[in-house]
Amino acid sequence: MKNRIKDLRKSKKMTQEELAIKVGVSRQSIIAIESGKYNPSLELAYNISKAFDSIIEDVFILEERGEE
Amino acid sequence: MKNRIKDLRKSKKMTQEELAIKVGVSRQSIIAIESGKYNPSLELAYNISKAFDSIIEDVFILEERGEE
DNA sequence: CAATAATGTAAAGCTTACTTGACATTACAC
DNA sequence: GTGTAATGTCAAGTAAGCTTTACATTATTG
Repeated sequence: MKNRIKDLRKSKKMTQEELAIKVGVSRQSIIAIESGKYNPSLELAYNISKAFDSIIEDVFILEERGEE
Repeated sequence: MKNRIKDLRKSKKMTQEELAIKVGVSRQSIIAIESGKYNPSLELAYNISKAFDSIIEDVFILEERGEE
């Protein structure tokens, strides 16, 4: 899952560790999410977006699941 | 985590099973999320909100983590 | 260049989201 | 009242998010 975390983080001059502490997870989790390696929980996604004063849909690039 | 899924689902006359199939998870998962038993993944939260033609923030009631 | 901060990577373990299956209860149609 | 659809609950297992530790690489700063 793609996202704009890295850019947003840099534009706020925030390190991975600072963001991790701010949203209450480990730095590893930030790295994994930044690199699209996994699908964060809703709560974490929300906290991250709030760390950037944004809404989730603005930080994460989500694609709708096809209907069946 | 609180949410409006049950109400939205009823207003769309959708069963738990229909919603589960539509968003690609088991009915158990829908039950657990509806009852706030756990924190869904961002992707699932997104698919659920799209099933109701809404955005995440409109379906799930999220609370920001306190700063430290 | 040297020192230190920031980022990247990898592995092992824990926790919890999510599945599957089975059955019990409630609601609604016939 | 009987049959069937929808919901609720419980339990055991799998998958994946997340943690912790450790170290290597790439900035950045003096």
